[in-house]
Amino acid sequence: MTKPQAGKRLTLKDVAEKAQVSPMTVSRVVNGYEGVRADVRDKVHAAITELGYIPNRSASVLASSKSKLIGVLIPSLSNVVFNDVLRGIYDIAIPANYQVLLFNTHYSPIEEERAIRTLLGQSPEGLIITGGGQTYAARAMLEASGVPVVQIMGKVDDPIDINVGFSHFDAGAAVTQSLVAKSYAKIGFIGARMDTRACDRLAGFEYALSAVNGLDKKRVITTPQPSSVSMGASLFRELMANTEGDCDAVFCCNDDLALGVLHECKKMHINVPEKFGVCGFNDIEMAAYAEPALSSVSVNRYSMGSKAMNIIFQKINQQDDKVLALPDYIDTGFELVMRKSTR
Amino acid sequence: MTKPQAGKRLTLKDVAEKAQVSPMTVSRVVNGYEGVRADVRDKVHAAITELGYIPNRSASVLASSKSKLIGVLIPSLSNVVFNDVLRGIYDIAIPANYQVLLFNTHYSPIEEERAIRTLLGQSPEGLIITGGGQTYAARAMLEASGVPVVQIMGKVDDPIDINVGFSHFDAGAAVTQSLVAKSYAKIGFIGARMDTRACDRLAGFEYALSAVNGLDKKRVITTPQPSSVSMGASLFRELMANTEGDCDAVFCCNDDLALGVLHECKKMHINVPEKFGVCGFNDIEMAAYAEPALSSVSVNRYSMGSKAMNIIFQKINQQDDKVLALPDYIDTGFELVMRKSTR
DNA sequence: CTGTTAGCGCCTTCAC
DNA sequence: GTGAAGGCGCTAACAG
Repeated sequence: MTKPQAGKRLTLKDVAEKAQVSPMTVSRVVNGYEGVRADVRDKVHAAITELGYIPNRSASVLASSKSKLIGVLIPSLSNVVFNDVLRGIYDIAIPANYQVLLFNTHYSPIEEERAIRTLLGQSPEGLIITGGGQTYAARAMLEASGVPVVQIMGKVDDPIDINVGFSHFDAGAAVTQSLVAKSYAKIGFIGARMDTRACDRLAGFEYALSAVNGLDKKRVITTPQPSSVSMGASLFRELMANTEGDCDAVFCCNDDLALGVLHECKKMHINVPEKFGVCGFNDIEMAAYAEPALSSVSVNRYSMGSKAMNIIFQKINQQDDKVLALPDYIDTGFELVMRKSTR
Repeated sequence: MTKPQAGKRLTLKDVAEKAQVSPMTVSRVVNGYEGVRADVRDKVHAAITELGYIPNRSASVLASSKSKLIGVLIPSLSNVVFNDVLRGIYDIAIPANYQVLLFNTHYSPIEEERAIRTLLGQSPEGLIITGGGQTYAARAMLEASGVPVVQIMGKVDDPIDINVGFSHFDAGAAVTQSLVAKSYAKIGFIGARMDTRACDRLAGFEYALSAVNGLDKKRVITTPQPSSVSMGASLFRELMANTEGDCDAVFCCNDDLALGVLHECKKMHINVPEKFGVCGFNDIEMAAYAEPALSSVSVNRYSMGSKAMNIIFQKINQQDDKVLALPDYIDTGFELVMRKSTR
């Protein structure tokens, strides 16, 4: 094997010379076109491996305007929730020979807009973004680009293109109704990092409680700061202080917070679930292993990612003429998983 | 604002015509060159925003061979550990206007090799890969490419270029010695998804126990399957069955497993830490909130990512002539955090 | 400070 | 089934 030279990059032409064919033929082989005679193909392949040739994607994208690139925007990498979504995306994209360019928007529409701009500069064939609430400019760019866009995680009011997710409002309401049905009467809400989806959950909570005349704003404790187990503990202390202990259950915006609440209850010798009910959201693996096991809401994170990716592929591959109507909203649903932390 | 046409992409020339300057001038403005007269710059900027022009990166990369792209290869997205590392990487790369292309190798050197090949096709300016153990071909490509490569997570024997991480062997040995010092005498090991780093931890464990004549292979339980809380529980049952209960502590390869062990101990009414000591690895947030609080090993994940990224930048920016020696190994260290799950 | 020329490496198109 | 010409959109290098 000839040692490749660092610094001088090999091109189609180098391979072509080595294999005694034209660059065009090499290009065909590289891209797996059928119509190349077998012996020529083998000769080219041999040259490629011998030289260690790696095609230049920029040149290829520029010339063909096919990038095989999917852009993904998520608001946080540290949130476990997005990992599963990402796995769903990668598991579909990579085997299909697509690449994923991932941006973290840090829950900021401004950063999101910046990311969209850079992303669009790469001629992506599809974009997956989180929820609604994009800036006006971002939305305009997206619409002008003609690139398929999927908004994931939550149901959004006025989707840009396609929407895959579930109604956080409904989920919040369902949890609350279930708590009411278990005869908890003074239900609180704890939320951190209140993004639109968290707000929707809260709205569902308030809606459900209002319906039974059980809403007391003193029992709603939120913070814009990031979510964590320790934040859950401290918000719980705040809740108890605010209400002077007049509270018999809490719906936590996610499981980390709920785990913190559980821990704090133990420290304060509050009997869960008899005297106090706790319900989380997301149903992370730890929920089932908490003590007592945490009630939560299971959402199909992986499937949100994979379905988003799949519908993008459908849209990419559909012939422009036969516009068979693709759905513009896919509901991935949710499920209450009531365990030992609620009656 | 003129509505941009979907489908027909704007180019430098379009902007140039609109602004009545040459494409080159537009290029300079887009790239923020100083030497453009203020009024011209403003005129160009106006044209850019009015048209909604977004530069074509493929063309730019092709022409300039500067990609502002960093490739990152990690073995798993679902493992929390890599999230923190990724955050460290993104937090340095993005503000510096670099993009990150992320690949998941699924712990497979073959997938890793494939990813490296595609990555190298994008002319990345730096690569961050996980640990050692690359295929021969992968290593050859990497070396031939001349691109700065950082191997992160663990200390590797024969680094390709730069290595950022810590010695998992030393960490494993340290944990074990600490357990011995706390007079645990029959110490077991539980590990899932035994990658090279997990194996190094195990080797450290075996080394430390051999030194005090305490190693019994029956107490080493591992599986190639993925790690999880429930896997920890089931490996623990296996450990107890294998040794007929003749075991008084366990070093778990990570915290998820350890949490599963803790849960199982509670179910089996095994007194932790008196009768049985449990130590995890990684010190994830939940560790401190477990019951009893989990002893673990804290490693600087975020810092592994950020330091890897920083040293790549140093290498990119260093003048080729004054080759001020950059370190080829950066030790990010580790720290035992002994809590209530060990005596 | 601004414009011109040439070409990055590949693919589309059209010959043969 | 294979090759030749031309251009994708941008920027390096030079000219003015």
